Amino acid sequence: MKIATWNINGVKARLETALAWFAEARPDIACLQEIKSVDEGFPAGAFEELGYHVATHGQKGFNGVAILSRQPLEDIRRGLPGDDSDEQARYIEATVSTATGALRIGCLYLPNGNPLGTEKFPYKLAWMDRLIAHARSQLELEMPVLLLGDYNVIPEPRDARTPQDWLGDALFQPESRARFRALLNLGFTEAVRATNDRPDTYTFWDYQAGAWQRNNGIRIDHILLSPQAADLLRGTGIDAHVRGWDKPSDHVPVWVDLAA
DNA sequence: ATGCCTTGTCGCACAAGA
Repeated sequence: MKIATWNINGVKARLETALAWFAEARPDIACLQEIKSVDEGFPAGAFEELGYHVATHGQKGFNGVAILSRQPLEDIRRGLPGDDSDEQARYIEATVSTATGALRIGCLYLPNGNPLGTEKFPYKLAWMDRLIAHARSQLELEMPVLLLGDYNVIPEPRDARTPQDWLGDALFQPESRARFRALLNLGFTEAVRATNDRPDTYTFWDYQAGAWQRNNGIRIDHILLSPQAADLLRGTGIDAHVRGWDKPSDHVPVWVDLAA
């Protein structure tokens, strides 16, 4: 089955584009980030007409995440554990049952962290520490667990067309990259790099300065698989062509094909 | 060196993104 992640940068502004991609890609499960909508404002009906169940965790104006699934969503958790005072809507998790067993799906929108020198960067690092702790607890389920989303981390220099331009950016700081590695070191497999060693593999191109036309991209949208999920890995894809559509998000869909 | 776009907001400019 096909499980995707996509930062759509506003579900209402992107609805036509999103529906076109759903019709083309037909994912079994899709994790959306930056819906920029409260729960009541999410156009669930448009996706339900395509056969999806919808669970959202939104807030007004910014952030917001959603999981869409052809199979029902069970045991829905909203918010990342570890800080009850955190009011930013950046995490939602649910279980999806398949013919071969259940999958636990975590959909995340990791804080950007810019600019350095403000409270935003330590918030990002603290959020990553909470994600590491939660990921560790999810491994104890000993079931296929997927953590998909916009990680806002460039893992390695080869994940940017011009890595030197990102040296002063929160996405490429040693502290951000170390925490991403710590996640992997828990035992998660990064699905795209496990299946794709090609250069110029990106998931985001800035709206500004002709970044798409010049292929000045970065790879910041990732899919992490628990050992039980990695054992089901058949392949991955990045629907980069969607960046060339009218009214595109600055991110493109990334997906994994599991034998589930 | 900065902004270059884009979205959403109790708009008529600004914050936030990456």
